[in-house]
Amino acid sequence: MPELPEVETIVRGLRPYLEGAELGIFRLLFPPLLRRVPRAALAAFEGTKVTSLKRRGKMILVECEGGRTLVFHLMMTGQMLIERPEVPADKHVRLIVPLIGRDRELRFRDVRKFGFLCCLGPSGSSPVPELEALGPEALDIDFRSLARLFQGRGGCIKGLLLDQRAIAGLGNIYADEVLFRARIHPLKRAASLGEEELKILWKSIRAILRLAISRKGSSIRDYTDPNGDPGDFQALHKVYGREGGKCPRCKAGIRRIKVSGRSTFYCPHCQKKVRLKKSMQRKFG
DNA sequence: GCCACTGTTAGCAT
DNA sequence: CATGCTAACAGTGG
Repeated sequence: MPELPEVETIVRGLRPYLEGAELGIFRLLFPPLLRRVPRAALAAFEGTKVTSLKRRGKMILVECEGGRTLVFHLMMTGQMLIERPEVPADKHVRLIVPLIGRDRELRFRDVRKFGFLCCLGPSGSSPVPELEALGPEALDIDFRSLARLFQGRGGCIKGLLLDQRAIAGLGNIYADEVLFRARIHPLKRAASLGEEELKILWKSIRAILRLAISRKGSSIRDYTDPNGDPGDFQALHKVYGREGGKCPRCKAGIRRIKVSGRSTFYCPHCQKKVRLKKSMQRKFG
């Protein structure tokens, strides 16, 4: 479900409720949600106030007094919800954290149970490998660093875009949308991209992610923000989920293939593995 | 009912 | 080391 634009939307939606709020007693309804730290570690957060909310890749960081941080990953179907305590929680709610004096509680809801929570101790003493392994933020990386990423890579470009250790934040939907905008075939070898293609790719990553954030993300299935509101960027998807539909640029039929085990949508006319020179494009394009 | 599919990623095999 | 496939889980739709 949530990629960078959705997680960014969630973090922005949570801030007014969480920042400055005191956390109550954690109700961990599905203990395996908590990874690598003992359940007792949560007690250190109870009675402390949230100082700030941040996003790193697709993870949500809830920083608290005392230098401790809660790290949430929503994986496929995780949701962060703000509800009044009297609203009944359904069976997919895995964690409830009361927000003292605000008549609200934070709920982590996750149908498929892939999501996780772990915590950073005071001054970040306990390392969170999932966090440390992340590459540069997709919206922060400068062009030269991106170009360097592609040097000497054996795999295809989509595989690289999905690799969070290389670049953090893109997932299946936005990788396809970025590649369509950049007119690059998803199976093209990463190392074979020229300087010009890399530049278009870099610009496309920024353009697509920024636009998606402004539309509050894509809601395909379950995704909603903390208030339960969906995003509407899905209406602007040019290729993702549009197999058999027409390319908005050239009217060719959009195709669907598997890349790194993921459904991948692209326009066979606009996105070629081998790029024709401009003069040849006029002839054959 | 059964099978295929789903927005993520860790872990394992190659 | 790098790259590729599968499992972890629950629900939905054909």
